[in-house]
Amino acid sequence: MNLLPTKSEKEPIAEDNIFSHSIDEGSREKSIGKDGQVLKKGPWTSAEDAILVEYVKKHGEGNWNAVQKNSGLFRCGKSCRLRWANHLKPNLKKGAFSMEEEEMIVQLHAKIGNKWAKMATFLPGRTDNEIKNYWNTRIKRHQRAGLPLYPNNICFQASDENQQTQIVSCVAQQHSGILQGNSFDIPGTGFENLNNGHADLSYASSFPDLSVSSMICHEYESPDYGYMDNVNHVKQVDAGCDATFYSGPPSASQFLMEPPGQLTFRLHYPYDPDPNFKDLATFGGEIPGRHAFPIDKFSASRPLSGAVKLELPSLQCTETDDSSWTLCHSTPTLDAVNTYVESSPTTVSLQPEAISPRSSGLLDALLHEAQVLSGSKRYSSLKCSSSVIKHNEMVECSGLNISETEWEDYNGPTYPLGHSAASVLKECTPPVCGSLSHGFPPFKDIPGSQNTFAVAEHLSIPNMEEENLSSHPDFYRPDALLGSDWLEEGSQVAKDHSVLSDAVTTTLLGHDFCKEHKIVPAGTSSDHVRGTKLESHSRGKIPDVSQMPELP
DNA sequence: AAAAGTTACAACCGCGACGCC
DNA sequence: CGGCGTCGCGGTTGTAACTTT
Repeated sequence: MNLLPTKSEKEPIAEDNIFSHSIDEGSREKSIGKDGQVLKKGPWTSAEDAILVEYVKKHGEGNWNAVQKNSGLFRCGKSCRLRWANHLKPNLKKGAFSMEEEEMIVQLHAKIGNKWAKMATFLPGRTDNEIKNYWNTRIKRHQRAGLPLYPNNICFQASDENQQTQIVSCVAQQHSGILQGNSFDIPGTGFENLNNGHADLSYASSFPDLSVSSMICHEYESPDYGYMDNVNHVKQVDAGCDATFYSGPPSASQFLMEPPGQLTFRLHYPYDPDPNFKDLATFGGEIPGRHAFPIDKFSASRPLSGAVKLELPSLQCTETDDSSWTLCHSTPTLDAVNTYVESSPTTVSLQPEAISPRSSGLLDALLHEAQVLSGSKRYSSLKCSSSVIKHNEMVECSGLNISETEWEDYNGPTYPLGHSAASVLKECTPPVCGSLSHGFPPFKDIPGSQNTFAVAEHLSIPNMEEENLSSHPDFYRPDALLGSDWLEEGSQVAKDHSVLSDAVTTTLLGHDFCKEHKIVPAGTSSDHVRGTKLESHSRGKIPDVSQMPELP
């Protein structure tokens, strides 16, 4: 990432000056060790690096506190370890992140939140610190630009390790993956559509085409529905999915973490010569209407003109604030959407502690975006609610104000709860979960929902706390409510049948899930679209996830 | 050209997990 | 079982480099 020489590299000092150098520096540059030694702090010099490298060569990694004793370095063990891990370790990549790496980071962060070390395992040669810095920079950049933290079609799931909170978001372009033996062949999806007419989203084109959904789809072997994912408090519905969910998902513990060596999955991209790729078509990994939203039209997160200094959106839980729903009744809320996706209203099963992201960075970013959006006049009139689920309580939270006028901006047929709302809510941190019944029309009544959208029932997945990757509830993008047909009418992107496969999710979930659950043949879905969607992607150089380190 | 502001990154700090005694 | 040491992770800070005014 950093091609520039380090400070120490730029000003190397003689080895014999190493120690005196530290003493003369400011207070931050030194500390007192346990034995009273003055330990140097601050930037490492090349001489210190050399000493550390030499030491590690001789003694190997570990026992870092011994480094200071045995090597003469006046650095604490912690500092030595950090220096080694982040800069001196062999095979570390330096320089800017590649597009593929950036995509992977986004996907990973969407899935696991601020688990930098875990993310680093997916990015060989990259350190957690590098990734963390990249992400923090990204957050700032996007906040300033008013851009969504995640691409609108990204599936993300962040989990709270303590509260098993999860963030799951489904991308509009969810698709089913292909199950092949014990490995997942995950078609890649492109975010190219995000760039359509939206130069602002410079990042969009670089997102990995990974879809969390693939895993779910695999599991249930129903290619055409959206899948669920835990999104940061927001349930989202996959657009135009023929969704058929089956009850009885295994506990997350069964599939979240495969032992190293057991889990394999691969990414397949349209250009992928892998003969297995044909299976994508076979299983119909695509869903009509996906990628149906040109971001410039549907993204509530799109940059808002003018400076936006706004109050935070009302994120407080308003458990009894039914009024917040009032306006939403005319336009389905995410919660309402959730109702249909997640389960029947009476069978809503949400895990306690389901939501509460701990990723501060994500939280902040999301709040920021929500702030921006809520402050915009465009989003001022319609107050949508989100709900929080905590300890089996359904607590509604007023989330964001989404202006109905937003929908009016869309050229094509629009559905009240379009992408804007989805984006806003998706990225709004406030816990959102399903409150599930507020006059939201049945799917069949939703324009463009003629595709069978079987409601998932009992999708709650127990024991999801393991690895903090729980995936309870399944949040669906409201986009899903947008029927594919009408979307196609108004959106060129709708024809961009991007496939989003989530290698990360697949990785996390592992194949046991598949093995342990009856696969339901895909039957109903939109075969007519499957092939074409896949062909529309031309992403390249996406890393083969199977080659990546598995989650520890 | 200088000041002010911004960005990017290295490094530090605090805390928790884990293992050993 | 508790104390201690080590290690690793995630958050934060400091600052050089860069950009803008």
